[in-house]
Amino acid sequence: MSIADRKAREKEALRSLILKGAKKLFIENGIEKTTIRNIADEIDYSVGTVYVYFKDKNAILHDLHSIGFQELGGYFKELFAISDPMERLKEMGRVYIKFALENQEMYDLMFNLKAPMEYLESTEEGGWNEGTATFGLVKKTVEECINKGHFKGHSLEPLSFMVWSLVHGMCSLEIRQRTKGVKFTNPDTILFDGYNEYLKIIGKL
Amino acid sequence: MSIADRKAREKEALRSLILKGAKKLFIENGIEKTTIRNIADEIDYSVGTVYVYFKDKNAILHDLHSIGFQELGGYFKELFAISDPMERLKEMGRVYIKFALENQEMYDLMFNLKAPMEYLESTEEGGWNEGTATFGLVKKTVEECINKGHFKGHSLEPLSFMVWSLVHGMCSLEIRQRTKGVKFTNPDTILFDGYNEYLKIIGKL
DNA sequence: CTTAAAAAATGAACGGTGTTCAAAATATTT
DNA sequence: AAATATTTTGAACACCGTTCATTTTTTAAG
Repeated sequence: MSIADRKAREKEALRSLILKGAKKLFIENGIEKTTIRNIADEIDYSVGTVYVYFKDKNAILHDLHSIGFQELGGYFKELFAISDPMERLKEMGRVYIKFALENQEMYDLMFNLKAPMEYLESTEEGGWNEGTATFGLVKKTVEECINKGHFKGHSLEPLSFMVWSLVHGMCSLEIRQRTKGVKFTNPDTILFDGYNEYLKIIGKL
Repeated sequence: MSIADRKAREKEALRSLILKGAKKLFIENGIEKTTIRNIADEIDYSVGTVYVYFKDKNAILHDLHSIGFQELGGYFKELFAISDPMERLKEMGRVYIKFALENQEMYDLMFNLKAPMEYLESTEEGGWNEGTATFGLVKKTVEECINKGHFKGHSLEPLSFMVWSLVHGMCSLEIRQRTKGVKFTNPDTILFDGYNEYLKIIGKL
């Protein structure tokens, strides 16, 4: 099956090429300003070819969103080298914010754009596996904190959701230009200043 | 100047009619799926007329975003009937979440969409007055809390930003379908469950 | 009233978008 | 070398935001 194998490999290679080209343009020019024609041009293929490998634009956006989660998930898994769950939770938030700020278009795609979720609805897969898995790592860490005696009187899932919302909210307001609008005294550090307030609070719980 | 006055009033009336039609369609069909042609059809005018009263689509979105802030600001100002600042702060979050859930498209426009911010950049106004004023009400309340001896060791602006981010994050994840993806034990109440975890925490500070 | 000037409303046309699909080009098999 | 299967193509479609010469309506002047 050598030829069939090679064909399969070539097919996969072109799929990756399209995703790579799309990611490059997304980062360079923003997702909104990137068109299928741009992507086709970037990799020297025709528009039609893109549609052979992807059902529609949402499919490209979804696959790229998954790639983003692979990356963020990788960083999160490294954090499990930190054995103290409270320390790990604190660092997790920092890593999350850093990732969001350094990969704004990808973050937007992962947590804000409707496209990846619309894609999920159009297929009959389970749910949002990427989000569920990554949120699972937060929950797991919070659970360990609780088991160590922290967060007395709190429930695991709502508390984890609150933590996620807190960091997501900060990143989202920043990326969607709402922090730039409200003129903070220290606009450049407001994200980490805000996060430090949160750290002070949970440090006592 | 009776005629000139009437003309001015008619002009303003048509402006409002366009905004009203746009808002209706946004709520009915979503902002993304609403076109200028839809809006023109809705109010029985031609596309061209819409462009006589608004520079472009961003201008419509910006004006509607301002209307949203007027509404939310109204609710916030009512809250100042509550004299205890900590109670007011807690209630403010609840009102914020309630507003977001009941006016999802408007909330998205106010805090997520790039259009209103792009409009601000295209004009030479000061900044994001709507956001600044509304965030000011949060800051003012947090300040009163601090003056009453709460939030020892915390800084006003970063702490206020943290509070805003927390509620915004929850609303944003919900509206952008990220809570639906991650299957919570109680998906219908996760927003208020998460908010209650936050209330438990600040209740002690 | 009639007519000239001003103001308001129009919608065809332009360049762009995502998407489709018959045709062409290329690769494989016979 | 011919027949078949696969891959690639790009013109064409319906729709988008936007423009602007033209038409319609309103106001002012004779």
